[in-house]
Amino acid sequence: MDKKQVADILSEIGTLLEVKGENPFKCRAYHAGARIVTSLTQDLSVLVTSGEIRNIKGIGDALSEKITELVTTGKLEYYEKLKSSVPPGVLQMLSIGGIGPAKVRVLSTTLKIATLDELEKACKEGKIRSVEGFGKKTEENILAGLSALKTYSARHLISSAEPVAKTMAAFVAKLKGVSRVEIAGSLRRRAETIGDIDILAVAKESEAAAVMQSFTSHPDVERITAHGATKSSVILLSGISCDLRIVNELEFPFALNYFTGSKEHNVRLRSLAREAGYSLNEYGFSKIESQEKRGASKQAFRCKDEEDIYRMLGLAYVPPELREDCGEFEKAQEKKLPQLVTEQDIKGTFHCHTTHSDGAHSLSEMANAARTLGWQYLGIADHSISASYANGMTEQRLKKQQKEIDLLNQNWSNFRILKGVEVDILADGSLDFSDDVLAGCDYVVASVHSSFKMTEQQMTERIVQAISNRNVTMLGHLSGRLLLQRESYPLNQEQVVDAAAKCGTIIEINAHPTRLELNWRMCRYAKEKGVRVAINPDAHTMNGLKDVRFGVGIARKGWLTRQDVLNSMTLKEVQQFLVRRKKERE
DNA sequence: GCCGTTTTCGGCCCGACTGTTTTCAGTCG
Repeated sequence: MDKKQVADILSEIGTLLEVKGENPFKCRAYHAGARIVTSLTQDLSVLVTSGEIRNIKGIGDALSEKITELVTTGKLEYYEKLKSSVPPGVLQMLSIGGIGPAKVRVLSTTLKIATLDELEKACKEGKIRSVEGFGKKTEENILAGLSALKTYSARHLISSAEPVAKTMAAFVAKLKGVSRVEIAGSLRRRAETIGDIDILAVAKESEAAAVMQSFTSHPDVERITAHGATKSSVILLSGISCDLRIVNELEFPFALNYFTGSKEHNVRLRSLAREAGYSLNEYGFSKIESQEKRGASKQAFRCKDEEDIYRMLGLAYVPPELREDCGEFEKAQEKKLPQLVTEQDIKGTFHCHTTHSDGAHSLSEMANAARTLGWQYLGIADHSISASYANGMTEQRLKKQQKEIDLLNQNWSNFRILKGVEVDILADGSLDFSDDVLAGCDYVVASVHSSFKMTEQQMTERIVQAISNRNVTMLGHLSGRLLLQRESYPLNQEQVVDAAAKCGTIIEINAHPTRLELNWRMCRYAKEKGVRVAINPDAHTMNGLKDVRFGVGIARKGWLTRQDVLNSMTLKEVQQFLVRRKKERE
């Protein structure tokens, strides 16, 4: 059992104990244990075998025993017992916004509600409001939450779907007779959330049946929903559905294009083909008058890759991220698609947390990870004092951190840690650190972390007020909320971008996949207004640094080029830029 | 359940907000 699996179980134990009304500090100890296990840099099984696990801060006798049992036997009796005492539906209720462990406990004990369906029924019958501590409003909120849950539960964050997809694709690639495998669909388009995983493979016809058989009997498959000669669908243990389609070599480019989508892009592409006298489907081009059916031999002409398909229609190759029918066809016709920012263009980042606030890794660990990624700089922006839940720093602690950064920076000639901070934008638009302290930073990220339920106008004014502060360099993530299940806070994005243009503020694309606040439309508006963008992972861990790639995907949807993105500047350029910007505003 | 220059018990992060009830518990970040 690996770290992630162990951490997931510890965390679930914490949640189960919460629902059962256990001592909150005991619950927290399990959740903390899960975080600690996740952020371990050493091999968990080695720590267990040597007994070192017990010496890690936050892991005491009880947790080390449970971790040991999990790692050595793959099971935990305590967990199994605990889990069987709480119906699964009761845990699901926790995903409804505004419903926490205490409310769930009351509902399951007084009204004996054990499933989401029963909960919905009880709400509709007005039974919830009769329970002490509950009222009409709570009932309405639960119903709204249930409806949001239904909308979003069918979709998965790219961060959780991608590793699953890669595992399955790698498995298929190794099967006999398979010569080529690609992940298609919204995953290839790097959408923030995906509905299902689409895997496309080229296989010998004689081996296709065996490939399908192996695919549907993979150990991660929970249920088979379709099993055919060219297409099979399964539901994986992770709850994500996964399709495998097999085509031949000649069909592959067409199938890849078709299954990558988006639907809107495909419709437009097919209509362009039609104008040219061809019908386009997942198997190839065919002459309209003949209306040939499927079959490689019926292809009007061959295309060796997707580029050929676009070329046939007089278009430049459109990268998957841009396939939304949002202007890419016009640009592709004029051969004026922008040179988009790529992962390789990233020279560093600006919004990372460390153990100085709520990060999981130390300054030097983060810096080393950034160096391994080949970056020239790493911007550290730990939380300020108001973010007390995130161990926000006092002004004194920030100064101490800056001294530590100075010391570390002596180690390198071709790499720099930049001194930033993430200050809170308070409800009145003021910042929670003094101007003196902020002026001492290389740059300042300002973010909203509280009072989310303002009106759109109030929230917009609050943020505009904050970015007018001459010390603010960058506007941090524009929502502290999860992408799934929750609404972003109300905001007039155009007004904020307009204000940023006036103040010279950089807009952060928060690349952490659960906090995708700036959608690509806003990216695009920022570009129109000449507002510079920074792609930031909001990374709390070394692994999180890699999340910058999600931001790259979103940036590409916003048609951003290297020139628009702060992270693509070299260290020297960034330093000059930050100094120049400070002078301009003083 | 974990921790300890306040060390074997007592404290563990906290402020804002909401919905409830009318002073507070629960939720969230």
